[in-house]
Formats: sequence, structure tokens, C-alpha cells
Amino acid sequence: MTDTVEPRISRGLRDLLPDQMLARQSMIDTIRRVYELYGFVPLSTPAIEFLDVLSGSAGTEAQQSIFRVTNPENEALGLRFDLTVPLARVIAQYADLPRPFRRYQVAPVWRADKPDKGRYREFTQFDLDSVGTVSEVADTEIIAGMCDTLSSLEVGRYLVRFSSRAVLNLLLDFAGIGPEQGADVFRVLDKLDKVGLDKVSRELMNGYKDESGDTIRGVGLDGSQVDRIKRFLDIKSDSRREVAARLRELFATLDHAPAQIDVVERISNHLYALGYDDDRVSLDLSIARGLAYYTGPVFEAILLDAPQFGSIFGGGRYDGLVMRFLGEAIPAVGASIGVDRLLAALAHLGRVDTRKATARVLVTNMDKALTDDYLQMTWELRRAGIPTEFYIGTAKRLGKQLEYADQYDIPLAILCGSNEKAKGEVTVKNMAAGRAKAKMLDDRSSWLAERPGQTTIPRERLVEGIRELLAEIESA
RNA sequence: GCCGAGGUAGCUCAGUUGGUUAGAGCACCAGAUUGUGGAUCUGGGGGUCGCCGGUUCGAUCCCGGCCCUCGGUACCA
Repeated sequence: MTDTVEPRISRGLRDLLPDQMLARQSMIDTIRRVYELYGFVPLSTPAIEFLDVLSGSAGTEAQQSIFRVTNPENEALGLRFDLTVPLARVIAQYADLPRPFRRYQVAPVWRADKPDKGRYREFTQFDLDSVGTVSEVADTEIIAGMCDTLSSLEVGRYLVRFSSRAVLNLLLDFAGIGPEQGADVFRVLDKLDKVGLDKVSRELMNGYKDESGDTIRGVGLDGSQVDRIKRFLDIKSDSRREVAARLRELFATLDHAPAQIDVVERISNHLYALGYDDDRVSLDLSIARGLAYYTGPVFEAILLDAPQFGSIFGGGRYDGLVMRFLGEAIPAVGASIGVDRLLAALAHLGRVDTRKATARVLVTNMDKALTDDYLQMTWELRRAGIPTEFYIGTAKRLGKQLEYADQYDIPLAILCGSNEKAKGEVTVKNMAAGRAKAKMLDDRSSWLAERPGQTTIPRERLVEGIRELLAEIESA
């Protein structure tokens, strides 16, 4: 007989507690700085869209993973499953937006799939897109931006691999595969990294029976078609120039091949000119991307020091997406970062912000009669730009208050009781110093007697004194 | 979706061949210490034993169904 509600959240969703949010925000801030440096502008769109706006680009199986939403008017609505479709809607709806429209957007999206390790039903994407330009410079700066982002995040070595759907379409011609099978072929090729060439070629032909007993249906190509695909995939080199050259050789018999290979090579050359060399951007013909709507260059990034996280950043050119809304093709190219996956990778690499608190100083509450003194100190520090917190909990014992600072990793605590007040000074405690000292002592009373990490500063020099101590801590 | 394992305190888990008040460690709270964090000691709070039904004098334990979680596999616009 209880009237309380069990606190819980639906599967695939999660809370992000303060330490996780601090890590996430500082990562997002770093990425945002890169894109604002590139001159991209922010955009926000509603989480909820009309169902017919969302569906269509995706096909029926995609529609199943849309979260349905109801409103009082009983309209057919759903939660967005990516940021690209809402962007296409905005482009079509606001005809007076200056183009090219180059925007970034960081926001949660929802997919009603089965949750899995590292896969949630609500997750955050950071997207950047340039809409309304066919220029290869747009593709180039998306790729360069991916590099600059990963460099800023200090993720170690990374590789942005790119190819082109137009080149893959040449492959369909070369192998005698009809365009209706193209999407299936690309979807299978996209698994190459994960399952290997052997399984991919079997899946391209008759399919096979998986270890778990599941049948994987084949695409139905014949042996000679798969051989031609293998010759294409065989073109591998650390040099983008060499890949392009060998590609020209392989497709020598196709009339329209040179023009498409030129596009890829121009991007590659722009990147060479900017110093994005073969060590971090490669022309990799096995990159296909699973998505159906890509029409031109496609790209994805992997972390060489954490390859198990897979593609943490991917995108491509999609010149047909706005057509649905406008009846007019508007070219666009963009990329999307899986914020959660990238964050997991950063955590794995030890590159995340590990702060637990925003406050740098805790003003302890030692004597109720001095409350206004404490508030004045707190606001003095705040007005000087030093993040400061006054202890507003109920614990009267000083030990509890210091424990609070310890738990939140607040580096400095200010102690000011009637003794300090009388002398016109405050005691400042460096929490980390005491923590280090505690490891070496096992006798409590001597540790207490030592008062580790404590200094005294005159009350009137509060701000300067705290600044100096914080600077010391930060440089340590 | 498919194969396998599991569900007992906030967390990690033990346990009961079916029997009265279900345990440990960690975490949490209080005190030893009314002006000093760690360690230690003492005490304390916290459980529909996943849910529903069946068998039984009696079920956390046995049986059935369902739900959920984890591992593998597939899918992922």
C-alpha cells in the first residue's frame, strides 16, 4: 500500500548526471568553436515534426523506428530521427534564407530501435551542412572541418576516409549491375570493415547462414560481377593520387568515368593544397555509407587509437533531399558526429573533461552570525569572475562541509570563523594538498594537527589571493 | 528478429535440498571529533527476493506464462 511512484526511465533513455554533462558540454564547445571559425551558423528545429515530413526519405522500415507523438489536435506527429530531414524542411520552408546556407546543429534525435550497448533511443548528433552549392569546396571544407575538429579534441591519430557514390555508380556500370540493386550493393559494401571481404562477397551472391542460425539473404550477383567488385576494392593505397590514377585505369572503358573521378580528385587536390595529407585523409573506395540518399562524395572518420568505436563522424553529398519538399533539387553536403559515441571514445582515450563541479571555491558556513560576511565574500569572488559557491546545506559541522567540497572536487575552501574575522583574515584550504597528504598518514590526529594545504590571506586581498592560489593549482 | 545466460538492498553478489525475524561487502546517514576531508571504530536506515498465476499447510526457492537485463548475432534510413 504505497502511493509513491517508482522512479525509472523507459528503456534506451538515460539521465546525464552533472559530471557527464560537464564532459559532454566541453566536448561540444570545442566542436562548436571549430565550426564557428569556419563561419557556420546555428539552427534549432523542434523535436517534433509532422509524420509525413519525417517519413518518405527513409522508406518503410525506417518509419518503424520513428517515435510517434500525439498532440491535443490528434495530428500525426513523430520525433525527429536525424537532423538532416528537418534541415531540408527548413530550406524548403524559408525560401528567403541566403544560400549557400551553412549551418550547424547539435541536438537530440530519437529512434525506436532495440537499444544495444552504446546505442540509445535518444542520442545527440552534431551536424554541419552546406546547402545550395555544388562547389567541391563545400565538400572539401566539410572534410577539412572533420580533421580540424578531431585535432582540436586531441583524439590522437585519426583518419578521414572518403569516396563517392558517383564513383560507386560507375562500379555498378562496370560490373553490369542494374541501378535498382545499387542501394543493396552499397549497404553490403558498407559492412566490409566489420565482417570482411569473404562474408561481403557471399552476401553479394547467394547469402549464407550465420553462426547464430540466422539466414542472411544474398543480393543475387553472379561470380563475374563480384570479381569486378573485388578488382575495384583491390585499389588501395596510402596515396590519394595513386588511388585516383588506378581508378582511371580500371574504368578506362566507361565514357562518363573521367568527369566523376575529376570531382573526387579536385577535392583531394584542394585538401593537399591545405595540408590535409594522406596521413589523415585517404581516398578509400570501400567507403559506401549505408544511407540511400547520398549522391556524391561520402566520407567517414575513424580514430586510429580507438578503432573499435567505428565511424564516429560521417557524411556525404545528398543533392536530392530537398526535392521532396520543393520539387526542385537543391544540392547539399554535410556530416554528422555521433556525440555519444565520440564521447565514449574520448573517455576511453582519457581525453574527457573530468570536472564534477563548476565552482572553484566553496565558502564554508561556520557561524550563523557571520552569514552576511560569507555572502559578501561569495559575491565578491563571483563579481570578479571566479566561480564560487556558498555552503547552503544544513550540515553544521565543518568536516561535513569540507567533505562536500571533496566530493565535488572543488579545489579551494574558505574558512572564516570568529577568529579569522577578528584578525581581518580568511583561511583558505587547498583540498588537493590535504588529500595528497592524507595518503601518507594513517594517524588522524597528526593529520588534523598539520592542517595540510592551509594558508591565510588578508580579508581585503580575498580576490587576489584566491586568484593566485587557483593559478598555482592550475599550473601544477 | 534469432541463440544463450540471468533477475535477491542504491551497487556487486551470497543464500535457502520448500519452513518462523533473507545476509555480506561497498555506498549512504549519525556519532567517536560542538573549527578541519582520508583511515579506523560504534551504531543506524534501507528488501512487494522481476511480475502474474499454479502446486503446497506453507513459495524468494518447484511449475507455467509474461516482463526486463546481460552476452553473442542480425538490422540500423
